[in-house]
Amino acid sequence: MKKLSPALSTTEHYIGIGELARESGCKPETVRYYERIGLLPSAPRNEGNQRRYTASAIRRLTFIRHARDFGFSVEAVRELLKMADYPAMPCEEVDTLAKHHLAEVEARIARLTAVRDELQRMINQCAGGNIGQCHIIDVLSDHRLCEHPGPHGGADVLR
Amino acid sequence: MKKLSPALSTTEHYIGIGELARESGCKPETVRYYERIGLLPSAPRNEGNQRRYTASAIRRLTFIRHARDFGFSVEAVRELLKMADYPAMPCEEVDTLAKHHLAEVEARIARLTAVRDELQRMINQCAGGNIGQCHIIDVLSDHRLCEHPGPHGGADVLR
DNA sequence: GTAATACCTATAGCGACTAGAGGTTCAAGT
DNA sequence: ACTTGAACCTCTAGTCGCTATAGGTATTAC
Repeated sequence: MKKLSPALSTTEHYIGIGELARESGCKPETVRYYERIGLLPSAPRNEGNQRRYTASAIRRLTFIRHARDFGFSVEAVRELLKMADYPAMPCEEVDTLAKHHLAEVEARIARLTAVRDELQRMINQCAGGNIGQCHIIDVLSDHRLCEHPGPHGGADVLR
Repeated sequence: MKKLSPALSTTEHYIGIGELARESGCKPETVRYYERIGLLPSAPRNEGNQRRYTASAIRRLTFIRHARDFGFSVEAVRELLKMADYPAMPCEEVDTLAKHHLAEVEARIARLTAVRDELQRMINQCAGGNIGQCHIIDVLSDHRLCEHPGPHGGADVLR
């Protein structure tokens, strides 16, 4: 029988950080990072100072990963976690947060779509000669050759 | 008449970093940053150690900003600049680079669209009671409530 | 001459991790 | 009981593309 530090009960089933990571679809480094920034509570340790987790940690981390997968920022996830902890509160704020995020996603799709169209246009018009005649380089050199007048999406349209 | 250091000709028209930035749609800090990482050549200085630029710098910086606006990475822009410097070379590589970028933009649009649909679905199904009954929290808690089986787009779907 | 503005360098910070160094603990096999 | 190898620990630095300070110097307008 494994010896447990006083904080750990002998009846519950504990797993290590590796298994937690596997269960919830991320890496051990990320789990430690989430603990460091306070998204996850600091885990109890065994006698050898290793983190031990229960099913509730799996649930919390899965929630975090899923919300991140939806593109919610870490700060938004922090809010969502707080809200999820109070099931009796009205879900208005959750709704607002989700709608705000949806609007951001839609705006990004719009910008990316404009960029895509312009890219397609300039690729299609490249006849395939040398760089001096290349329409792609032309368009990049001169914004007036673009369909749309304003900036295309800001430099941060990707990444 | 302004005194010029030996490297600066007296016949050409020079501008400072602020005007260059304004002309090309970015900030002086960004210009210095581009010089530091080698996207822009190190500019000649006047007697007071301030950078002086000519029209060619405006063109180069405008190219950079425009390509960045299209979402090309700094490394891709570096390649594009190299290519633009050799107008006699075939434009095949330019084409490849642009097509590769287009594919990335399209992939990102696809991921964002999937995220958007799922967000809309979960927002529509929220009846507006308390958090305990909130469909948004439910979906985030349990991936099985999603239409699509895989991850939605990775955590980096935005930003 | 003076005051406001523009410029200089160097360094640190953002978000959300990821990777590495250098060490400790655990679990399995002999 | 011993050894090996995997998993774990902390701490620090790196990624990308800027942006923002701090603390100084130069230029320009009045």
